[in-house]
Amino acid sequence: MHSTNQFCTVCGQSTSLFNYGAMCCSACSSFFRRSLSVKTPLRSCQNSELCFKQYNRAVYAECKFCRFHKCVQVGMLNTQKYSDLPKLMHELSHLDEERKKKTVNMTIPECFDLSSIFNYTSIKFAKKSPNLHLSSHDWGCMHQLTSMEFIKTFQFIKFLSMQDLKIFLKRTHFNHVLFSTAMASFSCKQDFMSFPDGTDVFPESIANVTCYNPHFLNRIRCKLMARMIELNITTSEYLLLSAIIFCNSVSTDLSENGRTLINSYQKVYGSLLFQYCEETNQKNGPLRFSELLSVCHAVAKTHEDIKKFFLLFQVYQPEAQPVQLHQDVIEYLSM
Amino acid sequence: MHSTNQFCTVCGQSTSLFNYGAMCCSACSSFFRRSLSVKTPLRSCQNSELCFKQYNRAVYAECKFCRFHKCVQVGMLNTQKYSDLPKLMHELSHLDEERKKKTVNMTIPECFDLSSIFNYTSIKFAKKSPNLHLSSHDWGCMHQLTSMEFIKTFQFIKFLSMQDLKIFLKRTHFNHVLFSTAMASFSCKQDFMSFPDGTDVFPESIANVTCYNPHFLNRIRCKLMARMIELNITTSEYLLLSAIIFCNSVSTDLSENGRTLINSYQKVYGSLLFQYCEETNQKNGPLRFSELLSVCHAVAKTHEDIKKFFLLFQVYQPEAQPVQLHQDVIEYLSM
DNA sequence: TAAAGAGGTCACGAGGTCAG
DNA sequence: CTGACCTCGTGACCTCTTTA
Ligand SMILES: [Zn+2]
Ligand SMILES: [Zn+2]
Ligand SMILES: [Zn+2]
Ligand SMILES: [Zn+2]
Repeated sequence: MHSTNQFCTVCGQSTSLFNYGAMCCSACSSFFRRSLSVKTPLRSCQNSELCFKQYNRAVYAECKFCRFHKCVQVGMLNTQKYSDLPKLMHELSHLDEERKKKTVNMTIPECFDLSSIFNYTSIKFAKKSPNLHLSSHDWGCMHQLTSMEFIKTFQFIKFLSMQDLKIFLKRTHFNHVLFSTAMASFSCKQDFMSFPDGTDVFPESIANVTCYNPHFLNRIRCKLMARMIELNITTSEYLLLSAIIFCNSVSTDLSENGRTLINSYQKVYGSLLFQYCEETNQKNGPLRFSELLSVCHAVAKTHEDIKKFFLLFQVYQPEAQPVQLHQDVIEYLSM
Repeated sequence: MHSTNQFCTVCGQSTSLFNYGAMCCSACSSFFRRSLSVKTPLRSCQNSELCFKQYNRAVYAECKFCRFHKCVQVGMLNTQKYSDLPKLMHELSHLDEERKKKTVNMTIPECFDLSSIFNYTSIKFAKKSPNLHLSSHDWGCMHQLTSMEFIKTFQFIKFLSMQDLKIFLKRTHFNHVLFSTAMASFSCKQDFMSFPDGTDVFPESIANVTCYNPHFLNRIRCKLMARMIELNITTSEYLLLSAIIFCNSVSTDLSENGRTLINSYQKVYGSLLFQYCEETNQKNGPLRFSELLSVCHAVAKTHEDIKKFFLLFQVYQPEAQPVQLHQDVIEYLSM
């Protein structure tokens, strides 16, 4: 018996095994494996997510939520899944295609369940009649919903608490809207952002007044695009960057467990992108990687600018606020 | 640390080892060894056989199919097996005896699983009643099946993808039928090809019409035979040539991996035959070797002629097409 | 007799199964 | 749902054979 004085980093049991990237006993390894494969979200903790803080190695079995997040905290990861880059790229690509299709072909149904937006469940859309013309507000609203739908298909979402999920989606989905809209425009060889049918990203009513600085508006339309054109970003890079971008908002509003979880996935997608850059660009891989990461900042900058614009829009044109079909959705999103 | 700046030609790991004919690390060497000994075919690639093309050094969980074919590509080979000529000749001889026995004593069973023909599994035959007389079509059909069965017993078959296996068998089996039929006739001291019981290789019905050029028919029956008689080919030479002949069809329909694999085995059997010729004929070895290789062309030429004959047969005698017991097999083979 | 290389051995980690 | 137990592919390490 050469019990190597090693202990499970999750429950403290004596063990010598290394599973899923951390020292852990076979029980915790099995638990982690099961948690990954289960489809339903984790039942939330009844003890303020403190089970492993208060009673470190004792009553772990009682709360799955805390046990799982302890696993994440000590570095456990679905190592197999995230080491098969080609398969992962294929999956990401499929998910993004679905998102694009929904954005273009679907619309918000008459009876829309607002609660499904920030819930674990998927958002139910309705088929759009092909001759329906969407306003800038309509497009924006659909983009927000399909981006959230996209984000919610990621595996780690089911491990966030209900509250964290809502905070996370609200904080991060608009960055994804911006980046995916920019990528769609980039694919159409445009040098300015627009919605898929060419509709401007700003409401038409801004033409009625002259108080917006045209440079400011064009900066929003073009700055992020210019960076993407400069880098000539590829679809694979875009897909991995998407994940990095929406995992980027480590808001302090999130619980510690939520932050740790999202951070760990940001790291995963970061190293996948790094790996991809190295394989694709050899020597110049690291340079390419850091250039691509700068796109995150460009996205964030444009997001700031858009926030400023909507502030001005409310001040200059309070009468032009969206009064159309889905005002309620917009209000719900800004709650 | 005398890390010799050398890298595994398969995975890129630093190594100084030379195994199975290539610079490769102990891991890849173990992998190759295991792959050779495993009985089941390789599970096919899920990434269009590009795992080692796109991401050369494969730091992620790579697929076994691509890893094995990368091994083949860099020149890895079961060197021990293919350096023991006497043992190899014994095995080849045994396999060919089995094939001959099946051709003479077996027949196609009532319930025949057509899908087994182009599959990795062996073809199930039924015992033939000794007084059953076979037509030329029946004999041809059995020869085709037993030749494919023979080809499928070779070790490298299990490394072909399902698709490549089918293409390979269809492209190459008829050359083996011709060569083995000719060899059987040669062993009976005939100077013309016939089936084992003396049945002519052409359907009896050709006697009903006079439109075939008798020189053309006799060229098919005798030309290849004449070359074999001239060279007085031995059984050992025949066995090695068989393998060279059926590895000779590097069809462009095959995947790159399939072509590389078959090419490498053709080279192996080629150098084995060369070695055999040198051992048996001393100084005249190289001459004998090139003479034997010319038989490949004679086989190919006769194959061309037979194709022409079947074209004529369909035109001249459409009513005499094989309507016997195993029409379905013939149709399946020509699909 | 020493180095190279073929092939055997085995602990490890991933993942599946099943009684409790 | 849990965790003990099982199977299987992996690769480090070892032993045996060959050869210069
Ligand atoms: Zn544990
Ligand atoms: Zn808890
Ligand atoms: Zn290697
Ligand atoms: Zn592959």
